[in-house]
Amino acid sequence: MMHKSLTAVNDSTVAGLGRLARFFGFSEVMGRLYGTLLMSPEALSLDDLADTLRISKGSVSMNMRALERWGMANEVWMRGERKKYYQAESDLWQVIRNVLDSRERREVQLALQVLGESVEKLQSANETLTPEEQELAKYYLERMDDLQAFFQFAQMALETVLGGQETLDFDSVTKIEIG
Amino acid sequence: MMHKSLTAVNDSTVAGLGRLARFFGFSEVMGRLYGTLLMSPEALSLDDLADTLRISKGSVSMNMRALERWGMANEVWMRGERKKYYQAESDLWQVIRNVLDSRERREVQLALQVLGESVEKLQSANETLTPEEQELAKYYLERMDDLQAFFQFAQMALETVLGGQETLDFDSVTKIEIG
DNA sequence: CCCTGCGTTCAGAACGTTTTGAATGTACCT
DNA sequence: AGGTACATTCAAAACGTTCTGAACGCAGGG
Repeated sequence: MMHKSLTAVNDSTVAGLGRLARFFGFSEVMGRLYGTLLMSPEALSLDDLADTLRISKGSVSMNMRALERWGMANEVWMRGERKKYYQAESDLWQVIRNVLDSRERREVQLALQVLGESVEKLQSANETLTPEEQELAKYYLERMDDLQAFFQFAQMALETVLGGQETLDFDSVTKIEIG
Repeated sequence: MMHKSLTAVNDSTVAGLGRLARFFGFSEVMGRLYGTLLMSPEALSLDDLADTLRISKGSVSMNMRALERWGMANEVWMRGERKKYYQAESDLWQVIRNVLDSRERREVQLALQVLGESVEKLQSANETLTPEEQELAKYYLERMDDLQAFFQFAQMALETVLGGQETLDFDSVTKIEIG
């Protein structure tokens, strides 16, 4: 049995990462698995994880594969062992980059593409519209502009975070410049 | 009946905002209601919305109140009308600020608070721990540090966006400085 | 070549969320 | 005050998601 304070810290971290995972659109179990691995100095097997979190082996298997795909956990080969062992990717910066790169980036690019197509559609249809429809088209174009500005902002923020230094850590981001 | 291109642009925008809403952890219906309002030059009544999106009036009522609470839509009083009319908050910057301010900010502050408490717990318990437990406590403190750096980064980014100019629009954010 | 120990899969169960529509509440008009 | 036209609420249903556990697959050892 472990000291009470260690258990408490472990539990609240696991719970907090579960919460954070939901917040980011992942399943809570993924977050808790990640938290459990992060708080373990040694790599853990699927059975260890199922045991610790009291969830089925099947769920652990599926969720760990998802964590692996997201670059949040890595398999560790233990010589002379048949079990699979996992450890958390403990470089949080790397985790963020993985997620932003494979998920948010796509989302933003898709949005910008659709918006661009909409603008084109409106412009090329303009001559075939009644005066009343032209009014509405003009209004639509304003909305498209607003949305484009928003997504371009998002894109810029993403590229800044993703495109930059490999070695960047959170402490080195000092300022977001407005001008 | 409206011109085909206008309908197409309207539909894809509404669908896209529904998608975006899910992405941000809201319900899809909220996003589609917002989109419908955003693409309408005139304010719309609950019945208009229920009719357009083919969802029940009850759902429209509840979701519109949520949109109102999030500052994404405003009620509009039409003289001589008993119906409630809504219009979208079309300043997207304002929408973002509302959401970040009332949701993400809380989340980050809660996380930082819990992390701070964990660090304190570990430090004050240190003398009562066995050497082996002290090893683990040291490991835990490293993880807490990592997480604190991450949330402090998030906090800084939020404060930059929220704390700044009232008049800020997306185009004016030119650069995120790393150094 | 069969056992054993593990991981994976998936149909069904459990669970949570969202929607509906009928009942209810409310404000305005006459 | 009664009637009307709306909004709101909420219990039940529909729906989607996640979990479980038994069945299966697979590899290594004897």
